[in-house]
Amino acid sequence: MSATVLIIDDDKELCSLLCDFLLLEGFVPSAIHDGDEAVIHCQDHSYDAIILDIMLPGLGGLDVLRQMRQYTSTPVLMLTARGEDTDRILGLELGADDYLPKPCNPRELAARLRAILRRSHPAVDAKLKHTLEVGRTRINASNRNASFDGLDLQLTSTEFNLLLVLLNCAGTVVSKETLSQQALGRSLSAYDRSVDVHISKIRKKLATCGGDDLIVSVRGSGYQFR
Amino acid sequence: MSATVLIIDDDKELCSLLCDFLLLEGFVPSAIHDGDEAVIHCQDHSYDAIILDIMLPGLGGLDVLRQMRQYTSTPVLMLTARGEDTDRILGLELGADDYLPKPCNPRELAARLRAILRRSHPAVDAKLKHTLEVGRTRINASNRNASFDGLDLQLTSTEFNLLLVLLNCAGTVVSKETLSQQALGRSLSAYDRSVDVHISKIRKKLATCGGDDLIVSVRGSGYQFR
DNA sequence: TGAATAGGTAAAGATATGTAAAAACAGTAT
DNA sequence: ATACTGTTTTTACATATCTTTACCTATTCA
Repeated sequence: MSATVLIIDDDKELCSLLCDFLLLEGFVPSAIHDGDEAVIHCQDHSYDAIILDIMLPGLGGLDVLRQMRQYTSTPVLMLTARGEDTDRILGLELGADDYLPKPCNPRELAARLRAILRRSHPAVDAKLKHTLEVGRTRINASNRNASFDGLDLQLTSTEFNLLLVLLNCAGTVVSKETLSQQALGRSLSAYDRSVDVHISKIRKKLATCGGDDLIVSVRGSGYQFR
Repeated sequence: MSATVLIIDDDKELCSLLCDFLLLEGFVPSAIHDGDEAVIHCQDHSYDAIILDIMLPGLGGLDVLRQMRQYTSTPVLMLTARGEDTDRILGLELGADDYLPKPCNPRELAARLRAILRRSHPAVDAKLKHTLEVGRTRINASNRNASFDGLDLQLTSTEFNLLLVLLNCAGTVVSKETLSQQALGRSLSAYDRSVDVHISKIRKKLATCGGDDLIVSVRGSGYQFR
């Protein structure tokens, strides 16, 4: 098997050595020495795996990863400075598939590359179809549609977010603080009635579709779906 | 980018011919002529698809398939003797993705290979064709064409870039900042409405081809293709 | 009972998005 | 150079959405 691998590292000599070695190991390597260029390049070139140095001039390795994760799920192996646990954790959260402290044994690099390639194949079909149904209310997180009895509720963005949180916790009371955090993206401040107003709007829209009394308010605690 | 294919067949001459042909068709083929060897080999080598002859000396094709299905879900196309329905059914039950009577037309083999790749591994199939398809919207990165229901959308360059980013992230919200970075090549500044205007244009063009409400705006966050 | 507090909701104010049209820009032909 | 053409950006205003305000009712508690 010949898997294509892109190396993103500003150290040209290292890239050259690594390319030679990976070629011997059966990979098809190429290299880019600049972060911005790599991000652009990857938009219309596809690789089986990417080796990414965390220390890059200009756009850093983590930024490159973040941007690339916007449009591709190609497995990424990150090269970090030894012992930089923060970077490692951040990288893994941003979607890196493995990391390796630098300088590293090329043989180990090849082995880990093979490992993430093996893993990534089944990982591809991890495409979640996120649709949630509670009673006669249905909500689809991927197309951001909500309906009652099959009738589109025509919720606005924030209303949708709120209903999503409520449905995810259907049956339990959700605090206004949580609702504000999850749906509005900010924490609740004094005299902030936004959540209440939106809940009111959602209730009205549910009612016009025949869904009455689905959202219950629990005085002093928050709101509860059904 | 090409899809790797492993051929497992004891007929070396056939393998050689098939390899040549598949190479021309854009695949990266390799061959193994022995069942046991194939099972071991596949434990630490990954392929995008496998072509498996049901008639193998020693460990037969169905046994090879059974053993391989213990640790991989790589799509398998089986070559059977003409009319052996029993083998066909057994093969499909064991997890084969398609079957083809032998001797077979290599062109048909390539077509069926592409079909099972499309079915079982959309990402690999897209790599083969350099095209991305989401619902009825299709975009081709190499000739920079975008179409809906086969109708050319006649997008301008920037519109194409935007749609490409959105399709690559289909199902998730993409921030205007990202869209500006990826599609316009600059970071978003205050009061910059370019992205919005382009999105508006794309929506209009999609609508004239019958594609309504495909790009949804998420207030305060960005846009999402569904 | 009456004051204090929480929630309901209409309406006003603030902010974000939709989009037509003008202006700026780039490429090509005259 | 100048005019022409298609594209992108900016501008301006319309519309949609969200937040705040204000006033109302309901509940809690002294």
